[in-house]
Amino acid sequence: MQEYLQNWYIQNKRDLPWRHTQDPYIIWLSEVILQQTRVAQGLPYFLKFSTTYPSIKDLAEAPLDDVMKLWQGLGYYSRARNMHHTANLIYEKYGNSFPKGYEQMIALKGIGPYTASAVASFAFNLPYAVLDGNVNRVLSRLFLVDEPINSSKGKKIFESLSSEFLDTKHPALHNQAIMELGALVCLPQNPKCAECPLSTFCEAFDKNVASEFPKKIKKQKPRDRYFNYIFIKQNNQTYLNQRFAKDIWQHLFEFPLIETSKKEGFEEMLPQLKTILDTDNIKSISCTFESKHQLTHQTIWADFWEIETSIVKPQKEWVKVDLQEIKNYAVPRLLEKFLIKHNLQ
DNA sequence: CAATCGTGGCT
DNA sequence: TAGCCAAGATT
Repeated sequence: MQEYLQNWYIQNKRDLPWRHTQDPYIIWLSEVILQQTRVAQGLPYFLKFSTTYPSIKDLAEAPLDDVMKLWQGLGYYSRARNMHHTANLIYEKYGNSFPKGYEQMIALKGIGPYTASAVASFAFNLPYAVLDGNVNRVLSRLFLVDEPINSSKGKKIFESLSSEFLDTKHPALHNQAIMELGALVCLPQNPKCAECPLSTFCEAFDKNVASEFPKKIKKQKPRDRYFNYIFIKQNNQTYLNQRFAKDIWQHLFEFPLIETSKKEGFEEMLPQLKTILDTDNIKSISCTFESKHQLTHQTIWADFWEIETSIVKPQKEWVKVDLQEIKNYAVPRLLEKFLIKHNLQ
């Protein structure tokens, strides 16, 4: 069966830039960028990163804020922080040589079972089976697995299933092929079973239930949060604050923030704004932008309060920034959309 | 180990 | 439209 899969892959694979190299660093870079990310969204970031940081040394020596700025807009920002941290470790402690075994790789920050298997097989042709969303879907249909892919029991089942299914003689080819099949043919909705090289082996296709697989436990609804950003305009300058808390958008910048438990109006906000700015000298104040920002586990309801003032006693962690310089800081998409609307980007 | 970490495209 | 989901990892 694996031979049918591999022949299909050889004839139908997409021409993607990270498929032209055996350099484990470049493969690692592509895999981290593509975690939970579509190829179309990750591709421009891969091109930027592989050009700006063509070697581990280049990435390791770059300031983290530069790396975050280049990552801006891609989401799941811990990927960028972990990758930068691991690049430093490899460059300084491992003599700039990328680890060549699965166990050594998975010990590194940001490299989990999937990425370790992917780099081990693609770069070194080692016999480790990748298990991602594509592989889960293909296997659940092929073998009609009822157990949800995101249950503890299901994860173990699919782990062993993917290992058994691996063609240990051609690990790299096999892993690429099964993922590509999931991406191009064995689609989540409306799978193209007529084009599938494995349809004659597929139990779900045989029973005409492919679209009902994989089974999945439903997630709970996101919680609401209410962000009140303070856009301080003092001559041609404003203030930014970097997020360090164990929360969303770690290490990104934003305007000073007042988080409230519900949406607040002008009357409720004014005293809080005066307290935080430590001034009564406010020339003008208005809410100039409202935005709903949807994340996986949170719905952010954001209000931007634009304040003109001459006297501001900034909190010590705030950074004073020329309006024209804001664009040099890594910011969440929510803030980027505000900046675009106000011609500051 | 179940919850959490972004963003955008699709239906 | 609101939900699903995409080359997962961490805690």
